[in-house]
Amino acid sequence: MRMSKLFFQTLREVPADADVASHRLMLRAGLVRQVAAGIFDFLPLGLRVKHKIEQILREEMDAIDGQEVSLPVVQPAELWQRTGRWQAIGDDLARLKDRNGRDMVLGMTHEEVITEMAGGVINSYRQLPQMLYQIQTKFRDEPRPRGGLIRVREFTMKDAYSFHTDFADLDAYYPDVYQAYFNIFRRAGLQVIAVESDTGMMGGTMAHEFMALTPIGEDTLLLCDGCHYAANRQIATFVKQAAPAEDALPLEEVETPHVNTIAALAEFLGVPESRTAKAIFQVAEMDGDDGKSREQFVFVVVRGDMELNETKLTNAIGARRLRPATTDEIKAIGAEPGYGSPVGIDRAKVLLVVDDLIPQSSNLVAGANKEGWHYKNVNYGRDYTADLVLDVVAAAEGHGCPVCGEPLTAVRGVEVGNIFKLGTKYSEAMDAVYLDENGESIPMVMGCYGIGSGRLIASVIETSNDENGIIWPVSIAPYEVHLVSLATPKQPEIVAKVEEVYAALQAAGIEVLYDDRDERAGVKFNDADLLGLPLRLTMGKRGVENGIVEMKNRRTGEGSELALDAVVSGLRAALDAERALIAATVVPEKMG
RNA sequence: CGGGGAGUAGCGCAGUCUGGCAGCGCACAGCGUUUGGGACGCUGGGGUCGGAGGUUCAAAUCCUCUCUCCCCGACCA
Repeated sequence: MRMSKLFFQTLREVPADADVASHRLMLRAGLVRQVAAGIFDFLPLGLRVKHKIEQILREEMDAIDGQEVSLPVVQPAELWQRTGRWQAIGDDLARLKDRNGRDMVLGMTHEEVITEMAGGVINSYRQLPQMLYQIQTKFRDEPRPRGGLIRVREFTMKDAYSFHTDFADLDAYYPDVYQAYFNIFRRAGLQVIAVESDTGMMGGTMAHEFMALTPIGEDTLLLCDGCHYAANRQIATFVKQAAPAEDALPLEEVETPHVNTIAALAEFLGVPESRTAKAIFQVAEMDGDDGKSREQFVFVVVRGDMELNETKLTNAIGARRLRPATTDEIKAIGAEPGYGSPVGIDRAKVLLVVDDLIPQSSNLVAGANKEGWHYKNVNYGRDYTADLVLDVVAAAEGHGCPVCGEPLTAVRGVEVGNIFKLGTKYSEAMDAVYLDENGESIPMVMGCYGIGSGRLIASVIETSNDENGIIWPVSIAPYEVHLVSLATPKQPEIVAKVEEVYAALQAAGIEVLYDDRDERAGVKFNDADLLGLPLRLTMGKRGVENGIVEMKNRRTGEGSELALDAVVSGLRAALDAERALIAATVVPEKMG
């Protein structure tokens, strides 16, 4: 491709709206443009990268017996009503009406429509298992898109769905997908780790997320160096250190004026935060009897030095979602913000959930539900009992690994892929059944597997760039080679030589971006660094007269010289070396 | 949804407080000189100052309403 004809523009100055590196670089390099919050154009260079990633996705999905299909973006609401997600999902699901007033949705994921399709096509156990995938537009009306292509509203996703006769077959297949995902990210030049994750609204029994580690990541991960335990903070567990048991002392009211935080309380009374109990007030949206939702006040007690993990709480009580309670709501159940405790509240109005560390902790300091007062020596069992006692607190850096006990490390990551064992949630709802050997009707067992291609691109750039621009892995670079001509219009014989090389590279099947623009050398070199193609060839009067083409590796910065009559072979060798490097990053990953 | 910030040419910004011809740099076009790491000179094109309403002789500037975008949080299949 000749840059003089390319539809693109590089920007010297950074658009003010972008403060994430990948976003800035994608805008500056002319890969994408933003149309609205979380909605982007892809320009030719950006689209080439996207296509290359999607080709990798296809190859790896095909390698595990996937078959590509295409499902609609606009879907009838009726499908979503059958699984209950029409009600269960909030404003993230974009809804519209067709001309007849029928409710429709923009597909944010495709479980409903593919399960309906699979149910229609698959009748017999002889047709199972099946792995179907598509590379399709999704629309999720996210409350806050951010970070360029990191979190967007409209995006392209490779979503795959497998259908099995039973759980054993899914369990046997799931590691294949797990491995395929590592292959995909390796081929795209992205280092990832897999962590256990929450199944969330998808339902299901097991899930993994594939995380690119970067400080701009939105998820917090807890990793153990000792044993390779790795989990999203949303579900991470840890070894809880119970305080030594003590004899229960008498409940005692103490005056604590203007002490309405745990830190202030601990300091005021001279006790460690671990000897206090923290009250958290939430309102949960729960499934009601009539298919409508109802609100439930949830009173949570955790030890003062712990944080509530809202995902764990949501899952524990089966809530659709949680929100913090308002001051009025807190007072209505007989509690006092800042001085809350489960002692003396109106138990009929609340669901009382207590972290499992609390019953093991004696003589805690807790609120007295009275402004300016706390109780000392609050003991679970004697002073109050809960509706639920279970793990609802968040793991944090330094906590003990639940597997081996070593301290956990917290890091940030971007979720670039996820895999779920869905089970029969959707097949039952959509009546996607098959007949087994005995002629019995059985719901198919499903798995689902997603990778967002745009977020993958952004993650690669995020982890592979320098102060001059992007550094593309050769596998997904928009072009393999940047041919920079320094010949001026007054040097027609040099121009002719460059054109010859350009033609030879094209004839050799090498993807070459040819900077034939009438620009100064500095402009061309800077644009080449910004665009970040793996190899740069420079041809100018100086080299050509000596029969030399200069080659520079974008990744290493190393320069070398190729003989003018052996450019193609020299370049091929260099490209092969880059490809070999990516292949060599294979880290055999075992699921578990 | 809560908190903070910002909308003036394709991009980066000044001008707004204190109302008085809509500016600067980059980019773009023409001509000339240049030509191996973001050249120089001259000339030129490009604006509903986010939108609507109001105040005023006069509004980018003051007032009211509104839309959009960014960041933090909440949320996130």
